Amino acid sequence: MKRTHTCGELRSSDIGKKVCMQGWVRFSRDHGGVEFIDLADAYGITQLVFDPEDIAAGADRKAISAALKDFTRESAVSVDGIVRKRVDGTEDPKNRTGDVEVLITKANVLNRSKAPPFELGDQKESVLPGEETRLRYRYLDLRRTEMTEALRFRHRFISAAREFLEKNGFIEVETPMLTKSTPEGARDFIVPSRVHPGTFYALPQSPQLFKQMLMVGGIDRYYQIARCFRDEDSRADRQPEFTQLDMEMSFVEPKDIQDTIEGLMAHIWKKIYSKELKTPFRRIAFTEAMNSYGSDKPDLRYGLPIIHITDIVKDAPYDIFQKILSKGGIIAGFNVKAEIAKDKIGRNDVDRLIDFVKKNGLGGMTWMRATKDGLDSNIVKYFTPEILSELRKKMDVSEGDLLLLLAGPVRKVLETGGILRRKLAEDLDLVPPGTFDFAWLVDCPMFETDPASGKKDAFHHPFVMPTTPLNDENAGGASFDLILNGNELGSGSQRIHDPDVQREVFRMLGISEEKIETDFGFFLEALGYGAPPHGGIALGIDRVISILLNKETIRDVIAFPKNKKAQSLLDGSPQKVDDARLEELQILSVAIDDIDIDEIK
RNA sequence: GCCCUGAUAGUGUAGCGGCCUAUCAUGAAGCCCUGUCGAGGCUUCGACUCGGAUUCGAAUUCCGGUCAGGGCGCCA
Repeated sequence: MKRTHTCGELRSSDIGKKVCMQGWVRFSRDHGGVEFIDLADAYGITQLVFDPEDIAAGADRKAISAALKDFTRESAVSVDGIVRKRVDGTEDPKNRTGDVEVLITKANVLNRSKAPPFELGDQKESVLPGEETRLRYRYLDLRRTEMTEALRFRHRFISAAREFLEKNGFIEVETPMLTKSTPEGARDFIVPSRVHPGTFYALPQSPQLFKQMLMVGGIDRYYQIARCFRDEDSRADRQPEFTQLDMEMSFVEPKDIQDTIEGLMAHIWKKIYSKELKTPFRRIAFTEAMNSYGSDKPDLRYGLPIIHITDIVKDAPYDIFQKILSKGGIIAGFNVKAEIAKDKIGRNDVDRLIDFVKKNGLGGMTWMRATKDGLDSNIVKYFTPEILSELRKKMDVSEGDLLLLLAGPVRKVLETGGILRRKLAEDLDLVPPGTFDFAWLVDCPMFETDPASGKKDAFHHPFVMPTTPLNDENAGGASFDLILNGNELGSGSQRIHDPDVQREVFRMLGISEEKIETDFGFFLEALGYGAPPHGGIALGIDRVISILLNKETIRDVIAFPKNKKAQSLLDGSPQKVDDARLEELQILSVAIDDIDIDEIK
């Protein structure tokens, strides 16, 4: 018989029906006579009953009994039976199907399971096996409700996104996976060509150039659920392959792209949470984000801004401050208000915070406590009453507050401040659970300069339309990041559509004329055929989903992720390939430690 | 490349240099049990990541490796 119902389906209204149920044996309880089996599938759990003294007409007691012997945990089984009401008082209110049970009339094992390496079901956090085991047996891990639900949620998110985009005239176009390697940016995964030995494709880091050329091609509005590849080290929120919701639009300006994303998110919100999402999202300028929160992706769910006090204390004869100020440094800090600090920061905790700050690269941290007599600290003696009074005003000090002051080079103070802010928020439980705070990071610079080498790099990427003359010291770029709860979900921008401007940006990045030609010549040529003003954005799907589901890592929302070392514990990749295959590709694999490269050359 | 944390039965864990023939739970195997619901009871099975060092004695301390995770660098 074919499956008639899933394991999440049966209700009281089905009582009396003859059904066929198929699924996995999750738990079974044999009472020495009557036996209960929790049959599980992606949709829920239904209780099956075998009662040797209550056999339905036409059922073969011995045959059922024999079949149940092979109903080992996680075996795939098929059962015919009759839906009936549970004995009064034995209903299971925790289960949607808990009012009914299925009396078995016929049972057979579809595929017997070996003893699973770990317990499935809705286990508490404490009995979850280590991730290594979960990844090794991912197919079993996926049977867990938590994983099943994560993947279903992910699907609903993407499905709602598609619905919105299609309604708004976007069409999905697939861009190639075998593309050209570009020297800029992340390391590429490279793929050898058999037909052209010695040459290589690269897997795309993003469909950037192709989607822009789609705009030149008149596609007007494109989207793609695009797999992207970057051969860089993993993090909790970074995998070597990941998925982006990639979009591009023609004849638009930045506001149009942002409006579209806000509409998209609002639509998804309505679909999956049945809630209105507040739009437009707030805008925060890059410099404001850095100055006030020490981050280009500030978590705005709580306050605790960095307060700048350089101007107030600049004349205080405190050696350390003076030394730092003379080198162009700044002084800034936090007021940890008594209300939020409660009693959680004692003297020892302050010392720990100082160590924390030192470990993050600043010389130290000064602190003051506000008492009813004023500010108490070993450095107040350097400050005049006027300075202290201004300080109290600027930092909004009231009794019991704790002031933490950082001094050092601008960039370092802001960065460390941002890190310290996050730590304080965590330590003091400032992050409200279950809130989602979107924001746009806007007014970004066009370039950033590596302080070590002095080399100019694209802040976002080299295809961003400049908003000021390029030779401007602080040239701006029309790029914007979507931020959610302190995470960057994606970056978008107005693109350069003028090949001359594009060429100039490449030059500013120090790419030689020759390189520009070989790496981007085809693209510049494309822009030269009436490329429309266009722009777009790409959202990291894995990241959004993991944030919405409150997961620690994006691995928990990816069906088959790689581990930290970019290996798949499930299939054992990456692996060596046969010499014959390499020979065909004219590739020779040698351990670099064993040879003298120069000698070979 | 660097820093930090960890590694004990299939799984999750406890473990003060000698009370370790290593705890508990779960699991597996067997037995008992007719209304349970990660059922219960009894019995059995099953482990100190590897190599060195210190020590009379190391799961425990130290050094090194391996593996796993978090982070820095990297990720235009």
